[in-house]
Amino acid sequence: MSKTCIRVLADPIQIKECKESLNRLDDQLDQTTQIFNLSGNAARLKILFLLHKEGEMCPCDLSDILDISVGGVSQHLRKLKDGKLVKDKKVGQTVFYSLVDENIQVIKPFLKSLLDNHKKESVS
Amino acid sequence: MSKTCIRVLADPIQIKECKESLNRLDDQLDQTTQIFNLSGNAARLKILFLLHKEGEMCPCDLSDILDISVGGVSQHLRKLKDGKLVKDKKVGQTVFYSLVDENIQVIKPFLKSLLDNHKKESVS
DNA sequence: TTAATATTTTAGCAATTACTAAAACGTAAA
DNA sequence: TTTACGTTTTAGTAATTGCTAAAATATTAA
Repeated sequence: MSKTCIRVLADPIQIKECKESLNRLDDQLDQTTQIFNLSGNAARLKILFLLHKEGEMCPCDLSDILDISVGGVSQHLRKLKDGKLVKDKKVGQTVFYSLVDENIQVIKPFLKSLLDNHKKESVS
Repeated sequence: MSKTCIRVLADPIQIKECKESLNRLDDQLDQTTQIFNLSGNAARLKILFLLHKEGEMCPCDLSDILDISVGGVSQHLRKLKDGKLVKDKKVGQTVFYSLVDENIQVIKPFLKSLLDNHKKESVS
């Protein structure tokens, strides 16, 4: 860094405004970065899709479906839970995970369209 | 892996169906994983937001706004370009980057609402 | 109680990430 | 030409990721 590389033709007002915008939106940007980051992993996106499709699932079944060790699945689920995208419910010795609807609004449209595509393909 | 951990209570039909769904949607899942992955980084999400807000920007200005070295910005832009989320246009010695609209449909609603929130906050 | 099942946590690993500084590359101006 | 500017690429780094195997935890059944 340090060497300030500002173009001769740069518009200082535009740049200042952009910096202010980012500052003001900082919280929202961080929050959404986190949601996209959690969803931007093949295993986790599949988990989110499956929870959307099936309602709820347990680590063991997910492990079988995704072909990842149960421990690995559990770690993904913990991340998703830390990010408040999923919640869990214990029934006997098995734990059922499901989506936290209000916190996945950003990716919900995608999950829906994926499911629709899936159904369409099933028909044909 | 290897040790097949299938619950005694598991529904083999449900599991089989889920595996088939994932197989069928494989391409779409991969594609969207990549978009979310590209967007799930603080610097890149800010770049996408700024390109949406301003129309086009060059690496040098982005470097100043984001407080990241020009080289670092260039690397983010290359990733976004490889993922076809942005395109570039050379004018003299400066390169202007802008969004590829048809390829950011998944995250567009978010960018729009961010910008709306920004404008609302500006008023108050 | 003991044994089996389902999950979580831990330790360890190879691969990837995001960054910087510096070198290399183009383009424009003196 | 030489110099400056804007960008990209490279080399190197510390930190993070995603996975496994194994240990630890908790619940249920024998």
